[in-house]
Amino acid sequence: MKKKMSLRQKVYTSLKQDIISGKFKAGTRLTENFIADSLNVSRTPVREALQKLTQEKLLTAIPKAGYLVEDLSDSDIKDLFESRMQIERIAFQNAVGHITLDELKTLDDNLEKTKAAIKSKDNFKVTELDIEFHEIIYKAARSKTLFRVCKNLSDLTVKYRHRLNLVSGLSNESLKHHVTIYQAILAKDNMKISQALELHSQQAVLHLFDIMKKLRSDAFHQEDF
Amino acid sequence: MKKKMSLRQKVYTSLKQDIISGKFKAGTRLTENFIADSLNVSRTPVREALQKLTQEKLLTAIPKAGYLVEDLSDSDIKDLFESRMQIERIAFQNAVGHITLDELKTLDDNLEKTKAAIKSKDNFKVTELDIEFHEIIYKAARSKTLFRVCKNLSDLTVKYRHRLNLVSGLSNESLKHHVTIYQAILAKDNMKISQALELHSQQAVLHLFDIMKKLRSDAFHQEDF
DNA sequence: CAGACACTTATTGTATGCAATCGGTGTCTG
DNA sequence: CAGACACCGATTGCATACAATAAGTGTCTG
Repeated sequence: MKKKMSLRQKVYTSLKQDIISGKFKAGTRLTENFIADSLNVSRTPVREALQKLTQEKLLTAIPKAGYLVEDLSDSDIKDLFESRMQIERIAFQNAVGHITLDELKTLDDNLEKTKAAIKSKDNFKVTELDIEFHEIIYKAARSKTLFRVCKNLSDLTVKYRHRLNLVSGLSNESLKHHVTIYQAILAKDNMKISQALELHSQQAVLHLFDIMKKLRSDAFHQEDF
Repeated sequence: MKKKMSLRQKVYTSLKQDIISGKFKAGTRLTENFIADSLNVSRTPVREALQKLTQEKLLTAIPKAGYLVEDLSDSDIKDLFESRMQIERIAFQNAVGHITLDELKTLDDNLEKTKAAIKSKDNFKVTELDIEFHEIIYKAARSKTLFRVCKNLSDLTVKYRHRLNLVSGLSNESLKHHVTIYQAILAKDNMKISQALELHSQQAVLHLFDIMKKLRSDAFHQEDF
Protein backbone atom coordinates (compact mmCIF):
# COMPACT_ATOMS: atom_id res chain seq x y z
CA MET A 1 0.00 0.00 0.00
CA LYS A 2 2.73 2.41 0.98
CA LYS A 3 4.61 1.49 -2.19
CA LYS A 4 1.99 3.17 -4.36
CA MET A 5 2.42 6.56 -2.76
CA SER A 6 4.28 9.09 -4.80
CA LEU A 7 7.62 10.27 -3.52
CA ARG A 8 6.20 13.73 -3.15
CA GLN A 9 3.57 12.43 -0.78
CA LYS A 10 6.06 10.32 1.15
CA VAL A 11 8.33 13.30 1.61
CA TYR A 12 5.34 15.43 2.57
CA THR A 13 4.14 12.96 5.18
CA SER A 14 7.60 12.48 6.58
CA LEU A 15 8.30 16.19 6.93
CA LYS A 16 4.87 16.91 8.37
CA GLN A 17 5.36 14.20 10.97
CA ASP A 18 8.74 15.59 11.95
CA ILE A 19 7.39 19.11 12.26
CA ILE A 20 4.37 18.09 14.30
CA SER A 21 6.24 15.75 16.59
CA GLY A 22 8.70 18.48 17.41
CA LYS A 23 11.66 16.61 15.91
CA PHE A 24 12.33 19.75 13.93
CA LYS A 25 12.51 22.38 16.61
CA ALA A 26 11.60 25.99 15.98
CA GLY A 27 14.41 27.74 14.16
CA THR A 28 15.39 24.65 12.19
CA ARG A 29 16.35 25.64 8.70
CA LEU A 30 15.56 23.21 5.92
CA THR A 31 16.93 23.31 2.40
CA GLU A 32 15.80 21.34 -0.60
CA ASN A 33 19.14 19.68 -1.04
CA PHE A 34 19.50 18.72 2.58
CA ILE A 35 16.15 16.96 2.64
CA ALA A 36 16.64 15.42 -0.78
CA ASP A 37 19.96 13.97 0.35
CA SER A 38 18.70 12.67 3.67
CA LEU A 39 15.71 10.97 2.06
CA ASN A 40 17.65 9.86 -1.02
CA VAL A 41 15.36 11.41 -3.55
CA SER A 42 15.81 14.23 -6.04
CA ARG A 43 14.93 17.81 -5.31
CA THR A 44 11.75 17.72 -7.39
CA PRO A 45 9.44 15.84 -5.04
CA VAL A 46 11.04 17.52 -2.04
CA ARG A 47 10.43 20.91 -3.51
CA GLU A 48 6.78 20.15 -4.14
CA ALA A 49 6.28 18.82 -0.63
CA LEU A 50 7.91 21.91 0.86
CA GLN A 51 5.64 24.18 -1.16
CA LYS A 52 2.60 22.32 0.07
CA LEU A 53 3.70 22.60 3.69
CA THR A 54 4.45 26.27 3.17
CA GLN A 55 0.96 26.83 1.82
CA GLU A 56 -0.43 25.11 4.90
CA LYS A 57 1.63 27.50 7.01
CA LEU A 58 3.58 24.72 8.64
CA LEU A 59 6.76 26.16 7.12
CA THR A 60 7.91 29.62 6.18
CA ALA A 61 9.82 30.13 2.94
CA ILE A 62 12.83 32.41 3.23
CA PRO A 63 13.98 33.62 -0.20
CA LYS A 64 17.36 32.19 -1.12
CA ALA A 65 17.81 30.78 2.35
CA GLY A 66 15.54 27.79 2.52
CA TYR A 67 12.57 27.04 4.67
CA LEU A 68 12.15 27.72 8.35
CA VAL A 69 10.30 25.77 11.01
CA GLU A 70 8.89 28.50 13.18
CA ASP A 71 6.96 28.62 16.40
CA LEU A 72 4.13 31.11 16.58
CA SER A 73 4.29 34.02 18.97
CA ASP A 74 2.07 33.97 22.04
CA SER A 75 -0.40 36.32 20.41
CA ASP A 76 -0.50 34.25 17.23
CA ILE A 77 -1.13 31.11 19.26
CA LYS A 78 -3.97 32.87 21.03
CA ASP A 79 -5.40 34.05 17.72
CA LEU A 80 -5.11 30.60 16.17
CA PHE A 81 -6.74 28.76 19.05
CA GLU A 82 -9.51 31.30 19.52
CA SER A 83 -10.39 31.42 15.84
CA ARG A 84 -10.35 27.67 15.66
CA MET A 85 -12.67 27.53 18.63
CA GLN A 86 -15.09 30.00 17.10
CA ILE A 87 -15.25 28.05 13.87
CA GLU A 88 -15.44 24.71 15.65
CA ARG A 89 -18.41 26.06 17.56
CA ILE A 90 -20.28 26.38 14.29
CA ALA A 91 -19.31 22.90 13.21
CA PHE A 92 -20.16 21.36 16.57
CA GLN A 93 -23.56 23.01 16.69
CA ASN A 94 -24.30 21.85 13.17
CA ALA A 95 -23.20 18.39 14.25
CA VAL A 96 -25.78 18.23 17.00
CA GLY A 97 -28.56 18.10 14.45
CA HIS A 98 -26.99 15.39 12.30
CA ILE A 99 -24.89 13.10 14.42
CA THR A 100 -25.93 9.44 14.42
CA LEU A 101 -25.93 6.89 17.20
CA ASP A 102 -23.03 5.17 15.49
CA GLU A 103 -21.01 8.32 15.52
CA LEU A 104 -21.81 8.93 19.17
CA LYS A 105 -20.63 5.41 19.89
CA THR A 106 -17.39 6.15 18.05
CA LEU A 107 -16.93 9.23 20.19
CA ASP A 108 -17.52 7.19 23.32
CA ASP A 109 -14.96 4.62 22.18
CA ASN A 110 -12.54 7.40 21.49
CA LEU A 111 -12.84 8.62 25.07
CA GLU A 112 -12.18 5.13 26.42
CA LYS A 113 -9.18 4.63 24.16
CA THR A 114 -7.81 8.00 25.21
CA LYS A 115 -8.13 7.03 28.87
CA ALA A 116 -6.13 3.89 28.17
CA ALA A 117 -3.51 5.74 26.13
CA ILE A 118 -3.00 8.25 28.92
CA LYS A 119 -2.60 5.46 31.45
CA SER A 120 0.03 3.76 29.32
CA LYS A 121 1.72 7.12 28.66
CA ASP A 122 1.54 6.71 24.89
CA ASN A 123 1.70 10.40 24.05
CA PHE A 124 1.56 10.02 20.30
CA LYS A 125 -1.53 7.89 20.62
CA VAL A 126 -3.12 10.49 22.86
CA THR A 127 -2.55 13.23 20.30
CA GLU A 128 -3.81 10.99 17.53
CA LEU A 129 -7.02 10.27 19.45
CA ASP A 130 -7.40 13.96 20.25
CA ILE A 131 -7.33 14.72 16.53
CA GLU A 132 -9.78 11.93 15.88
CA PHE A 133 -12.25 13.14 18.51
CA HIS A 134 -12.56 16.53 16.90
CA GLU A 135 -12.61 15.08 13.41
CA ILE A 136 -15.54 12.80 14.13
CA ILE A 137 -17.57 15.83 15.08
CA TYR A 138 -16.37 17.82 12.06
CA LYS A 139 -17.69 15.03 9.88
CA ALA A 140 -21.01 14.99 11.69
CA ALA A 141 -21.52 18.64 10.75
CA ARG A 142 -22.20 17.34 7.20
CA SER A 143 -20.44 20.19 5.49
CA LYS A 144 -17.50 19.70 3.16
CA THR A 145 -16.47 23.29 3.60
CA LEU A 146 -16.56 23.35 7.38
CA PHE A 147 -14.74 20.02 7.48
CA ARG A 148 -11.97 21.33 5.30
CA VAL A 149 -11.56 24.54 7.25
CA CYS A 150 -11.65 22.81 10.61
CA LYS A 151 -9.19 20.16 9.50
CA ASN A 152 -6.81 22.79 8.28
CA LEU A 153 -6.96 24.69 11.55
CA SER A 154 -6.61 21.43 13.42
CA ASP A 155 -3.40 20.68 11.53
CA LEU A 156 -2.03 24.06 12.49
CA THR A 157 -2.69 23.42 16.16
CA VAL A 158 -1.56 19.80 16.33
CA LYS A 159 2.04 20.63 17.02
CA TYR A 160 1.02 22.65 20.04
CA ARG A 161 -1.62 20.24 21.26
CA HIS A 162 0.98 17.51 21.15
CA ARG A 163 3.23 19.56 23.37
CA LEU A 164 0.42 19.94 25.87
CA ASN A 165 0.05 16.18 26.03
CA LEU A 166 3.71 15.84 26.93
CA VAL A 167 3.08 17.64 30.19
CA SER A 168 1.88 15.30 32.89
CA GLY A 169 -1.71 15.90 33.89
CA LEU A 170 -2.69 18.01 30.92
CA SER A 171 -3.95 15.17 28.75
CA ASN A 172 -6.22 14.24 31.62
CA GLU A 173 -7.58 17.78 31.76
CA SER A 174 -8.13 17.74 28.02
CA LEU A 175 -9.88 14.39 28.26
CA LYS A 176 -12.27 15.80 30.86
CA HIS A 177 -13.15 18.61 28.45
CA HIS A 178 -13.82 16.06 25.74
CA VAL A 179 -16.13 14.18 28.06
CA THR A 180 -18.03 17.38 28.81
CA ILE A 181 -18.33 18.16 25.11
CA TYR A 182 -19.49 14.63 24.40
CA GLN A 183 -22.19 14.88 27.06
CA ALA A 184 -23.30 18.27 25.79
CA ILE A 185 -23.67 16.88 22.27
CA LEU A 186 -25.57 13.91 23.65
CA ALA A 187 -27.88 16.33 25.45
CA LYS A 188 -28.09 18.52 22.34
CA ASP A 189 -27.29 21.45 24.61
CA ASN A 190 -25.78 24.15 22.38
CA MET A 191 -24.99 26.47 25.25
CA LYS A 192 -23.08 23.81 27.12
CA ILE A 193 -21.17 22.84 23.97
CA SER A 194 -20.19 26.41 23.47
CA GLN A 195 -18.99 26.84 27.01
CA ALA A 196 -17.07 23.58 27.05
CA LEU A 197 -15.33 24.45 23.79
CA GLU A 198 -14.38 27.86 25.09
CA LEU A 199 -12.93 26.39 28.25
CA HIS A 200 -11.08 23.70 26.29
CA SER A 201 -9.51 26.34 24.09
CA GLN A 202 -8.75 28.88 26.79
CA GLN A 203 -7.05 26.34 29.02
CA ALA A 204 -4.95 25.12 26.13
CA VAL A 205 -3.77 28.63 25.39
CA LEU A 206 -2.93 29.37 29.03
CA HIS A 207 -0.90 26.19 29.41
CA LEU A 208 0.80 26.83 26.11
CA PHE A 209 1.99 30.24 27.24
CA ASP A 210 3.89 28.53 30.05
CA ILE A 211 5.25 25.81 27.82
CA MET A 212 6.37 28.21 25.12
CA LYS A 213 8.04 30.46 27.67
CA LYS A 214 10.08 27.55 28.93
CA LEU A 215 10.89 26.38 25.40
CA ARG A 216 12.08 29.81 24.37
CA SER A 217 14.29 30.19 27.39
CA ASP A 218 15.79 26.74 26.77
CA ALA A 219 16.51 27.65 23.18
CA PHE A 220 18.11 30.88 24.32
CA HIS A 221 20.51 29.11 26.65
CA GLN A 222 21.44 26.58 24.01
CA GLU A 223 22.50 29.37 21.71
CA ASP A 224 25.14 30.47 24.24
CA PHE A 225 28.09 29.00 22.39
CA MET B 1 7.79 45.06 -10.78
CA LYS B 2 6.12 42.30 -12.74
CA LYS B 3 9.52 41.23 -14.03
CA LYS B 4 10.56 40.10 -10.58
CA MET B 5 7.77 37.57 -10.27
CA SER B 6 8.74 33.97 -10.69
CA LEU B 7 7.30 32.11 -13.64
CA ARG B 8 5.47 29.86 -11.24
CA GLN B 9 3.66 32.84 -9.81
CA LYS B 10 2.94 34.32 -13.22
CA VAL B 11 1.47 31.05 -14.39
CA TYR B 12 -0.49 30.75 -11.17
CA THR B 13 -1.95 34.23 -11.48
CA SER B 14 -2.78 33.75 -15.12
CA LEU B 15 -4.54 30.44 -14.58
CA LYS B 16 -6.42 31.67 -11.54
CA GLN B 17 -7.65 34.65 -13.47
CA ASP B 18 -8.84 32.48 -16.32
CA ILE B 19 -10.65 30.13 -13.97
CA ILE B 20 -12.34 32.90 -12.02
CA SER B 21 -13.35 34.92 -15.04
CA GLY B 22 -15.00 31.90 -16.55
CA LYS B 23 -12.66 31.81 -19.55
CA PHE B 24 -12.06 28.18 -18.64
CA LYS B 25 -15.55 26.77 -18.55
CA ALA B 26 -16.50 23.85 -16.36
CA GLY B 27 -15.32 20.62 -17.93
CA THR B 28 -12.21 22.19 -19.42
CA ARG B 29 -9.36 19.76 -19.18
CA LEU B 30 -5.90 21.22 -18.62
CA THR B 31 -2.62 19.38 -19.07
CA GLU B 32 0.82 20.48 -18.01
CA ASN B 33 2.14 20.41 -21.55
CA PHE B 34 -0.75 22.33 -23.00
CA ILE B 35 -0.35 25.18 -20.54
CA ALA B 36 3.42 25.11 -20.73
CA ASP B 37 3.23 25.43 -24.51
CA SER B 38 0.63 28.17 -24.53
CA LEU B 39 2.57 30.25 -22.02
CA ASN B 40 5.96 29.38 -23.49
CA VAL B 41 7.49 28.08 -20.30
CA SER B 42 8.63 24.66 -19.22
CA ARG B 43 6.47 22.19 -17.37
CA THR B 44 8.13 22.82 -14.01
CA PRO B 45 6.57 26.15 -13.06
CA VAL B 46 3.28 25.11 -14.63
CA ARG B 47 3.23 21.95 -12.59
CA GLU B 48 3.82 23.83 -9.38
CA ALA B 49 1.13 26.39 -10.16
CA LEU B 50 -1.36 23.63 -10.95
CA GLN B 51 -0.61 21.91 -7.66
CA LYS B 52 -1.21 25.12 -5.78
CA LEU B 53 -4.54 25.69 -7.49
CA THR B 54 -5.49 22.09 -6.83
CA GLN B 55 -4.75 22.54 -3.15
CA GLU B 56 -6.96 25.60 -3.16
CA LYS B 57 -9.71 23.47 -4.70
CA LEU B 58 -9.92 25.63 -7.80
CA LEU B 59 -8.87 22.61 -9.86
CA THR B 60 -9.32 18.87 -9.54
CA ALA B 61 -6.42 16.59 -10.38
CA ILE B 62 -7.34 13.54 -12.42
CA PRO B 63 -4.59 10.92 -12.28
CA LYS B 64 -2.89 10.46 -15.63
CA ALA B 65 -5.45 12.65 -17.34
CA GLY B 66 -4.62 16.17 -16.31
CA TYR B 67 -6.52 18.71 -14.33
CA LEU B 68 -10.19 19.55 -14.55
CA VAL B 69 -11.98 22.86 -14.11
CA GLU B 70 -15.17 21.83 -12.40
CA ASP B 71 -18.31 23.60 -11.32
CA LEU B 72 -19.70 22.70 -7.95
CA SER B 73 -23.03 20.95 -7.66
CA ASP B 74 -25.99 22.92 -6.36
CA SER B 75 -25.65 21.37 -2.93
CA ASP B 76 -21.93 22.11 -2.82
CA ILE B 77 -22.58 25.69 -3.78
CA LYS B 78 -25.12 25.94 -0.99
CA ASP B 79 -22.70 24.41 1.47
CA LEU B 80 -19.88 26.70 0.41
CA PHE B 81 -21.88 29.90 0.60
CA GLU B 82 -23.57 29.01 3.88
CA SER B 83 -20.34 28.01 5.57
CA ARG B 84 -18.65 31.12 4.29
CA MET B 85 -21.49 33.18 5.68
CA GLN B 86 -21.29 31.54 9.08
CA ILE B 87 -17.58 32.16 9.30
CA GLU B 88 -17.87 35.67 7.94
CA ARG B 89 -20.40 36.37 10.65
CA ILE B 90 -17.70 35.74 13.23
CA ALA B 91 -15.22 37.95 11.42
CA PHE B 92 -17.75 40.73 10.90
CA GLN B 93 -18.80 40.74 14.53
CA ASN B 94 -15.18 40.84 15.62
CA ALA B 95 -14.67 43.69 13.19
CA VAL B 96 -17.33 45.82 14.85
CA GLY B 97 -15.18 46.17 17.92
CA HIS B 98 -12.00 47.13 16.09
CA ILE B 99 -12.86 48.94 12.90
CA THR B 100 -11.46 52.47 12.62
CA LEU B 101 -12.98 55.58 11.10
CA ASP B 102 -10.48 55.31 8.27
CA GLU B 103 -11.61 51.82 7.49
CA LEU B 104 -15.25 52.87 7.59
CA LYS B 105 -14.39 55.63 5.15
CA THR B 106 -12.76 53.08 2.86
CA LEU B 107 -15.92 51.00 3.01
CA ASP B 108 -18.00 54.02 2.12
CA ASP B 109 -15.71 54.81 -0.81
CA ASN B 110 -16.02 51.23 -1.92
CA LEU B 111 -19.79 51.53 -2.06
CA GLU B 112 -19.56 54.68 -4.16
CA LYS B 113 -17.07 53.13 -6.54
CA THR B 114 -19.27 50.09 -6.89
CA LYS B 115 -22.23 52.25 -7.77
CA ALA B 116 -20.18 53.89 -10.50
CA ALA B 117 -18.84 50.58 -11.80
CA ILE B 118 -22.35 49.18 -12.04
CA LYS B 119 -23.51 52.24 -13.93
CA SER B 120 -20.66 51.90 -16.43
CA LYS B 121 -21.28 48.15 -16.68
CA ASP B 122 -17.68 47.30 -15.79
CA ASN B 123 -18.40 43.81 -14.49
CA PHE B 124 -14.84 42.92 -13.61
CA LYS B 125 -14.52 46.09 -11.59
CA VAL B 126 -17.75 45.27 -9.77
CA THR B 127 -16.46 41.85 -8.78
CA GLU B 128 -13.14 43.32 -7.74
CA LEU B 129 -14.87 45.87 -5.53
CA ASP B 130 -17.09 43.16 -4.10
CA ILE B 131 -14.00 41.21 -3.05
CA GLU B 132 -12.49 44.36 -1.61
CA PHE B 133 -15.58 45.22 0.44
CA HIS B 134 -15.49 41.91 2.24
CA GLU B 135 -11.73 41.97 2.62
CA ILE B 136 -11.71 45.34 4.34
CA ILE B 137 -13.96 43.88 7.01
CA TYR B 138 -11.91 40.70 7.29
CA LYS B 139 -8.90 42.85 8.04
CA ALA B 140 -10.80 44.83 10.65
CA ALA B 141 -11.45 41.62 12.56
CA ARG B 142 -7.76 41.79 13.55
CA SER B 143 -7.19 38.09 13.31
CA LYS B 144 -4.62 36.54 11.00
CA THR B 145 -6.39 33.22 11.18
CA LEU B 146 -9.87 34.49 10.40
CA PHE B 147 -8.47 36.61 7.60
CA ARG B 148 -6.77 33.65 6.03
CA VAL B 149 -9.81 31.43 6.29
CA CYS B 150 -12.20 34.08 5.00
CA LYS B 151 -9.90 34.96 2.12
CA ASN B 152 -9.66 31.34 1.13
CA LEU B 153 -13.43 30.90 1.15
CA SER B 154 -13.79 34.16 -0.71
CA ASP B 155 -11.51 32.86 -3.46
CA LEU B 156 -13.63 29.76 -3.77
CA THR B 157 -16.77 31.82 -4.23
CA VAL B 158 -15.38 34.50 -6.54
CA LYS B 159 -16.05 32.57 -9.70
CA TYR B 160 -19.71 32.30 -8.78
CA ARG B 161 -20.08 35.82 -7.47
CA HIS B 162 -18.67 37.07 -10.74
CA ARG B 163 -21.34 35.17 -12.61
CA LEU B 164 -24.00 36.83 -10.50
CA ASN B 165 -22.65 40.22 -11.47
CA LEU B 166 -23.04 39.35 -15.13
CA VAL B 167 -26.80 39.18 -14.71
CA SER B 168 -28.41 42.57 -15.04
CA GLY B 169 -29.84 43.84 -11.79
CA LEU B 170 -28.08 41.42 -9.50
CA SER B 171 -25.07 43.60 -8.79
CA ASN B 172 -27.50 46.28 -7.70
CA GLU B 173 -29.15 43.87 -5.30
CA SER B 174 -25.77 42.86 -3.95
CA LEU B 175 -24.79 46.50 -3.54
CA LYS B 176 -27.92 47.12 -1.48
CA HIS B 177 -26.92 44.28 0.83
CA HIS B 178 -23.48 45.80 1.21
CA VAL B 179 -25.02 49.12 2.14
CA THR B 180 -27.13 47.42 4.79
CA ILE B 181 -24.10 45.62 6.17
CA TYR B 182 -22.14 48.85 6.20
CA GLN B 183 -24.88 50.62 8.12
CA ALA B 184 -25.16 47.76 10.59
CA ILE B 185 -21.43 47.89 11.27
CA LEU B 186 -21.65 51.64 11.67
CA ALA B 187 -24.46 51.15 14.19
CA LYS B 188 -22.52 48.30 15.83
CA ASP B 189 -25.69 46.26 15.57
CA ASN B 190 -24.63 42.61 15.63
CA MET B 191 -28.11 41.28 15.04
CA LYS B 192 -28.58 43.41 11.95
CA ILE B 193 -25.16 42.40 10.62
CA SER B 194 -26.06 38.78 11.05
CA GLN B 195 -29.39 39.15 9.28
CA ALA B 196 -27.94 41.16 6.41
CA LEU B 197 -25.18 38.62 5.88
CA GLU B 198 -27.65 35.77 5.87
CA LEU B 199 -29.83 37.51 3.32
CA HIS B 200 -26.80 38.39 1.17
CA SER B 201 -25.73 34.76 1.14
CA GLN B 202 -29.17 33.22 0.68
CA GLN B 203 -30.03 35.45 -2.24
CA ALA B 204 -26.73 34.67 -3.90
CA VAL B 205 -27.39 30.95 -3.61
CA LEU B 206 -30.92 31.22 -4.97
CA HIS B 207 -29.84 33.24 -7.98
CA LEU B 208 -26.95 30.89 -8.56
CA PHE B 209 -29.25 27.90 -8.74
CA ASP B 210 -30.97 29.55 -11.70
CA ILE B 211 -27.74 30.56 -13.36
CA MET B 212 -26.15 27.16 -12.95
CA LYS B 213 -29.24 25.44 -14.28
CA LYS B 214 -29.06 27.54 -17.42
CA LEU B 215 -25.32 27.02 -17.75
CA ARG B 216 -25.66 23.26 -17.46
CA SER B 217 -28.41 23.09 -20.05
CA ASP B 218 -26.35 25.24 -22.44
CA ALA B 219 -23.37 22.95 -21.98
CA PHE B 220 -25.59 19.96 -22.63
CA HIS B 221 -26.84 21.35 -25.94
CA GLN B 222 -23.36 22.27 -27.06
CA GLU B 223 -22.25 18.68 -26.61
CA ASP B 224 -24.82 17.63 -29.26
CA PHE B 225 -22.32 17.33 -32.07
C1' DC C 1 40.22 50.72 10.89
C1' DA C 2 35.90 51.33 8.11
C1' DG C 3 33.59 50.92 4.08
C1' DA C 4 32.93 49.44 -0.47
C1' DC C 5 33.51 46.11 -3.87
C1' DA C 6 34.28 41.90 -6.11
C1' DC C 7 34.21 36.97 -5.67
C1' DT C 8 32.71 32.71 -4.02
C1' DT C 9 29.21 29.80 -2.65
C1' DA C 10 24.78 28.24 -1.23
C1' DT C 11 20.14 28.18 -2.63
C1' DT C 12 16.19 28.45 -5.28
C1' DG C 13 14.23 28.77 -10.19
C1' DT C 14 13.69 26.66 -14.67
C1' DA C 15 14.33 23.50 -18.54
C1' DT C 16 14.64 19.02 -20.22
C1' DG C 17 14.94 14.11 -20.71
C1' DC C 18 13.66 9.74 -19.30
C1' DA C 19 10.67 6.42 -16.62
C1' DA C 20 6.28 4.71 -15.17
C1' DT C 21 1.54 4.31 -15.73
C1' DC C 22 -2.86 4.33 -17.52
C1' DG C 23 -6.46 4.62 -21.07
C1' DG C 24 -7.83 3.73 -25.42
C1' DT C 25 -7.68 1.25 -29.74
C1' DG C 26 -7.20 -2.16 -32.85
C1' DT C 27 -6.37 -6.91 -33.68
C1' DC C 28 -6.48 -11.66 -33.04
C1' DT C 29 -8.96 -15.74 -31.72
C1' DG C 30 -12.66 -18.68 -30.19
C1' DC D 1 -19.44 -11.25 -33.25
C1' DA D 2 -17.50 -10.91 -28.46
C1' DG D 3 -13.91 -10.89 -25.48
C1' DA D 4 -9.16 -10.87 -24.36
C1' DC D 5 -4.78 -9.13 -25.19
C1' DA D 6 -1.07 -6.49 -26.76
C1' DC D 7 0.53 -2.24 -28.29
C1' DC D 8 0.73 2.84 -28.66
C1' DG D 9 0.21 7.42 -27.21
C1' DA D 10 -0.68 10.78 -23.79
C1' DT D 11 0.25 12.23 -19.24
C1' DT D 12 2.23 12.69 -14.93
C1' DG D 13 6.36 11.49 -11.80
C1' DC D 14 11.07 11.98 -11.01
C1' DA D 15 15.97 13.01 -11.79
C1' DT D 16 19.38 15.97 -13.32
C1' DA D 17 21.76 19.85 -15.35
C1' DC D 18 22.09 24.50 -15.78
C1' DA D 19 20.80 29.51 -14.80
C1' DA D 20 19.94 33.28 -11.82
C1' DT D 21 20.31 35.45 -7.61
C1' DA D 22 21.40 36.84 -3.23
C1' DA D 23 23.98 36.41 0.96
C1' DG D 24 28.13 36.09 3.08
C1' DT D 25 33.24 36.71 3.01
C1' DG D 26 37.47 38.39 2.33
C1' DT D 27 40.23 41.90 0.38
C1' DC D 28 41.52 46.19 -1.13
C1' DT D 29 41.71 51.09 -0.46
C1' DG D 30 41.05 55.57 1.59
